[in-house]
Amino acid sequence: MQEEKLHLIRHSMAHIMAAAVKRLWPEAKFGVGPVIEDGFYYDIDLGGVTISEEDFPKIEKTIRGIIESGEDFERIEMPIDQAIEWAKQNNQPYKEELLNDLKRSGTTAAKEIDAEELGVESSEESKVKDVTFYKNGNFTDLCRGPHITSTKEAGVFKLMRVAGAYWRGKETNPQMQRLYGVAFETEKELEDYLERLEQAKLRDHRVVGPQMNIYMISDSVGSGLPLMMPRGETIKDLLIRYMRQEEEARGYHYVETPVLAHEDLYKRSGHADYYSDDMYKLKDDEGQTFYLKPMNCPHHHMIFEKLVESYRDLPYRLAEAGRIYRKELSGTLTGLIRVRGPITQNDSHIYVRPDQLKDEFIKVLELFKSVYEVMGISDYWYRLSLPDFEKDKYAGDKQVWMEAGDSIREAMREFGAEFVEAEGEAAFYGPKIDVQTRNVLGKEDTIATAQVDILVPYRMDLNYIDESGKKVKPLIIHRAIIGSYERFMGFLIEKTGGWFPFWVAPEQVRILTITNAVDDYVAEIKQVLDSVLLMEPLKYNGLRYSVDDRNESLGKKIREATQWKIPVQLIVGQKDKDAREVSVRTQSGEQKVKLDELKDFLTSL
RNA sequence: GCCGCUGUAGCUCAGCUGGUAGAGCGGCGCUUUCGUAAAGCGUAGGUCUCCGGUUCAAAUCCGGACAGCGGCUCCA
Repeated sequence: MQEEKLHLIRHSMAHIMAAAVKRLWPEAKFGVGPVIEDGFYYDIDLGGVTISEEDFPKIEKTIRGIIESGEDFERIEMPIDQAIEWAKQNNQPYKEELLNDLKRSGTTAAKEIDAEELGVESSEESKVKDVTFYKNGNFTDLCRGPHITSTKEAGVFKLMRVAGAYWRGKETNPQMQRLYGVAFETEKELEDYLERLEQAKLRDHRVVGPQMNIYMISDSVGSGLPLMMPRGETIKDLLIRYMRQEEEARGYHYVETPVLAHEDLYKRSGHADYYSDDMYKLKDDEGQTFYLKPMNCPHHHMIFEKLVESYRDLPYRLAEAGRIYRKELSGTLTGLIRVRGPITQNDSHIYVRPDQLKDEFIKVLELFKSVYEVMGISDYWYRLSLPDFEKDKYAGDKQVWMEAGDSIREAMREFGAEFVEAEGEAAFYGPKIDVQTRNVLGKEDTIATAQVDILVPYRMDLNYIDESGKKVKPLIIHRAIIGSYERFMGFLIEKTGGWFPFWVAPEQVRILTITNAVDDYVAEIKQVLDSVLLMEPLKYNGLRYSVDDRNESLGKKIREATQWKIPVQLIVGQKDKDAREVSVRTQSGEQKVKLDELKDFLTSL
């Protein structure tokens, strides 16, 4: 109930904002103005005039005026042809286009329009005859509604930003200005929201990462090409080793494939045709063309082809911390989350017989679960993406698709995974599941994916010999548990605010001395630290520590160690030396630990 | 890539309507050997992102390049 009201407020706010813009710039042409998470936006074309944030106070003032004057929202129904006439007369070409879409296909959703353009038939009965308009004051807008009854009820709002957005998301369409706002029922909710934004900013991996010397971006190297600094490389290496340990224990075979491959490979896999815009192309002096690999799949398939012959060899699991490069648009690059490379994937391809799919999929889910437990990720769920055979075209045999989808669904049920099904979201080569979580801002994010590839064995002619001596095609499970290591590090930074779990902290322990009269005692402590061998979760792992024996105050040493987010600080002064103990400082508090017990204490962390 | 905004010392930022730069923190040096988030004093750092233009004069105005940030179908 609560939420519905908020939805009405936000939707109405979009109209009120549009009305304000229309008042200030009467020539404004409007696109769409939907409700989004936390607020609303409206796409506006001012024909060359640009709105900037400097205009916000003016617009906000006008909006407040409209809210205070309490205009009623009036619902108007009219036949669609009359509506189209209205759009023409009022010089609203975008609305006219939307209305024409409605008339033709019963929807304005671009995705479905595209489907229609691809030749998929829309059902007759969904076409629209009458449409509704909503009018407040002298502003009238095409709208499904419903709305609040009066602009007076429109809560509190704030304009957030203005950005460029292509009409209906297509690069070939004119670019409009998208005005974003947030709206809430109460002042307090708005303040809380803005406070959350501030908090998220403090955890932003693009700020925290470079600050903690985890990674850096250098203009000379290029954007989207992060450099892992020693601390970052430590983390990444630990994550890679941990994943390898877990995977090898489950029968995965690790391989390494080159970052460069001859174009023939991608011609065979089909990437050269469908993916060439996203690949870096290189020509050598002998006239050969190579690509930087944008994915490890075809490379692994080559190894499969060489090593696997019989059904007895299946399932066969290949894994690699494979480094890939992708030609991302410059405007989309962000920190470690979206890069051109290296993207080090926790990548694996599992070749199975159809009858093994379900069991193998359960094993994948078990691995997901155990890894996320260790990583401290508990708030996640699965999304199962299946094809919608009515609407879209899918490659290959429909029967195989159905069976693969059923196997996955059964695996999910048997495993007891919480999941939602999304029809029509499947990749063109097979059904998939995504692991979803929420980021700092509460927005949904995909952290991992497991896909079944039905198509590639056909395209690349990958086979095995079955019981009856026949050549048949395997199914391939393609899964990446923590996406890319870089991306996952960005995620981990934002989730923990830089306070990594003990085992991945680049510097786990720092000894802080109070006076240099304890130097000999520090040497003893170091011996203890050197003898510590951690077994969980990564086995046979030594302790990473340093000593701060600079001539500085204890307060300053603590402050710095805390800013570096070092989980365990060992404070050593004359008193500790005399008592043969150390003062341990962690995020949870302080305690004294005897030197004799220090090893056990650290091992248990 | 496209649209908008931003670009001043290692970092965070100040510098009004043009008169060739400033603070705090950090760094370095000296003094201080100290008990749980910043000891004291001193000192060095900047072709104001880059290239071009306007002007007697540009960090400031104009154009371009580069980089960063916010976006670019949550959909009447």
